[in-house]
Amino acid sequence: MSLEYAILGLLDVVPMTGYDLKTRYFDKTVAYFWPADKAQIYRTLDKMAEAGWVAVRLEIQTERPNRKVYSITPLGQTELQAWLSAYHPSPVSREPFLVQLFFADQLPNETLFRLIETQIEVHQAILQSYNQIDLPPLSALNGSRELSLRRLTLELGIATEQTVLEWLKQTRQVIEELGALTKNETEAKNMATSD
Amino acid sequence: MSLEYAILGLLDVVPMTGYDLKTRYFDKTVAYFWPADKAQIYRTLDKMAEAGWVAVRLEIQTERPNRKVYSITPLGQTELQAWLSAYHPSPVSREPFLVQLFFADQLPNETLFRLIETQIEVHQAILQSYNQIDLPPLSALNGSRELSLRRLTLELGIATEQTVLEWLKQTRQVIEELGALTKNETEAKNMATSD
DNA sequence: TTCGTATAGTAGATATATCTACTATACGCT
DNA sequence: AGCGTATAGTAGATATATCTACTATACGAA
Repeated sequence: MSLEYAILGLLDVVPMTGYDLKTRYFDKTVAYFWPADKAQIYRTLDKMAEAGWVAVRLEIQTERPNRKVYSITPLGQTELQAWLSAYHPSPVSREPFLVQLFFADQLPNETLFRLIETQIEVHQAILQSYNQIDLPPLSALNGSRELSLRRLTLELGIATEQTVLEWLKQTRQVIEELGALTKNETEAKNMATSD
Repeated sequence: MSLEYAILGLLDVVPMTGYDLKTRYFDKTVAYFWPADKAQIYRTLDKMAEAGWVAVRLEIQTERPNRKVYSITPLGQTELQAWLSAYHPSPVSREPFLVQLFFADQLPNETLFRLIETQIEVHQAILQSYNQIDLPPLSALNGSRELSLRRLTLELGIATEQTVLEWLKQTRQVIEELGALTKNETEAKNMATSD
């Protein structure tokens, strides 16, 4: 599971609580490539503490609820280093919209266009949220290796969303052109082409 | 769950067994956008039969094991139609390689290049497998709406893989350029730029 | 004759992720 | 006085997917 290693990577910079991990990182900086549920983060921390990858220190607070501060151990650092250096296969990404499109022949063009428009809006919003993330473009990083690597991960998100948007527009146009012909006209056209 | 609707979409064309669904479809034609495990297909069929979306007919065979042929019911067709017409959010796709890259600053360039090369090889193989799928390009479909829609789903897969490959090559180059400077040289360069 | 493969389906365990709903405390607003 | 929000963590249920390992039968190749 990559979540463990994302947590280790974050704790390697600075020790913190499950709450910090969730609110400051998994909901903010790393959200665009690895969102994580609260319950899952806490349970993963428990598991990693048991395995000795992280150490826990209970901090008694009077003004606020007590907190458990987690820090990476030498063993955790070894594990992180090993994981970062190895190949890990990508899980297949399953896209419901592709299932819809694949079986969409029974849908009228009107419905199809509505679905495509919604997809375009959704992906435009995602792209916009990526562009609002506070990570300067590569040209403005003055060669910082750390920031450049982080920016590069964002670049893939941006490029992928742009590709999807272009494809959605192409898809809309292809369907429009298909729909411009009635079934008989299509047959007539096919007769003519096969000459 | 989209798997149910992918199965309904397939059974809507022709009734068949779980074995057929797995070997002829989920391992072949729809594999590139929705692979599915054997056990999951059979269990989903059970659930759908209970819900009345599909009907089962036991076929006694003498030369081979008996088979259960599933067909879509009117209720199943209604459900399929409704699902195809509605918006369904995409699940977030979590990419381990992005986690690696995000935390890769502690890795030497050598290791990073090895990881990138492996990614390039993997994605080139995926792209090649997409190009070998027997679905003619849009220009050769003579306006068949059904085949065009199927081809369009494949087009997204191809476009996405091409985008990833381009990004991987850009990433490699950016890291190369960063690595060409030692830490001191980078600092010197930054001094000069800030003039 | 045994081994691999194709056919056809079943069962149990585990991994990963999500959702809901709790327990607590403190602070500020209405 | 009550409500919303931030802080901090816990617990149970459910959804989705994957892996392994079975039961059976038949056919052909080594």
